[in-house]
Amino acid sequence: MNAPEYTSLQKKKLREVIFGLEDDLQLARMAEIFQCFADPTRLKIINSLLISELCVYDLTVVLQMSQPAVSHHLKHLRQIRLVKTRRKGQSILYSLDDDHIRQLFDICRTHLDETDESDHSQYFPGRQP
Amino acid sequence: MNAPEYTSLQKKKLREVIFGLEDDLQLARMAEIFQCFADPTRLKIINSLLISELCVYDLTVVLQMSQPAVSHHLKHLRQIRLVKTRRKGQSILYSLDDDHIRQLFDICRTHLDETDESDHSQYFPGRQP
DNA sequence: ACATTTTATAAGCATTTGCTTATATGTAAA
DNA sequence: TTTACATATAAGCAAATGCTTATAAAATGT
Repeated sequence: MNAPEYTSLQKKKLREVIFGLEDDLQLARMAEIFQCFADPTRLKIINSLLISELCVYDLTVVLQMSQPAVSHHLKHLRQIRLVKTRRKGQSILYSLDDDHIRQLFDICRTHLDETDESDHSQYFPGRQP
Repeated sequence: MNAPEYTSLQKKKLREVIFGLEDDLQLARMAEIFQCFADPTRLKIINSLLISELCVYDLTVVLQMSQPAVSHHLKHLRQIRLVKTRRKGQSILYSLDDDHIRQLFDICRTHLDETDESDHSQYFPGRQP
């Protein structure tokens, strides 16, 4: 009849977890940053800019996609301030703002490489394991 | 009348960029990992599991959300293999699989902290600067 | 065996996302 | 100024996302 109860030890653990959490605003802002990395096209843009400063048209060539699509993704990255821009003639050159982006990219790649190494039943995107 | 042309130097730069890119499958898999971090609720789950191993019901308490919602997010994290599970009685305990997750989380938080430091016109999620 | 607890899954839905086409803005060259 | 080029923005749409309610499955207790 009664609701399930926690022991005092379990309650303590939960209190510690709740206390240790980042606040919701910080988590929302972090999620926004990760969202920039969470789309294959945007990730390819980031990957490209990790290699070289590029203008919008360069990116359309590299990514083989339409200019408005590229611009939209760049706008997204601009709003989260992951990229900075400078004008050069008629073009606008995009580059990455700081080294954390490279670190995030590298750690993720390393993670995949290492898990592939130890676990050969690797899954593929969009499919069930 | 002619299409805009690249100089050979510019062509070289683009070839280098294209050559330096991760392949599309790798980028898609990386994007899937980042997608796990790209939702505030999932990020809060990750944040919680960084602090302690927890069962599903614990997470419903910590997150203040419904059990199916939590289970759905956990399924997502399981499919990408960011979490591992073990049974303990009726409960299933979730924990994080390796240290890269902590690194990604920490770097992102550091990035936000440092950009806030140097740039006081901080934006807020879901709003225009 | 039956009821309880815990977790997983399914179906439905409103919202968001990422692209498209069309158009506007801004810069440089003729 | 007029023309061309480079980028940004707007409107619209199909697909994906994250939640809800309802139900199933698995383990434990009576």
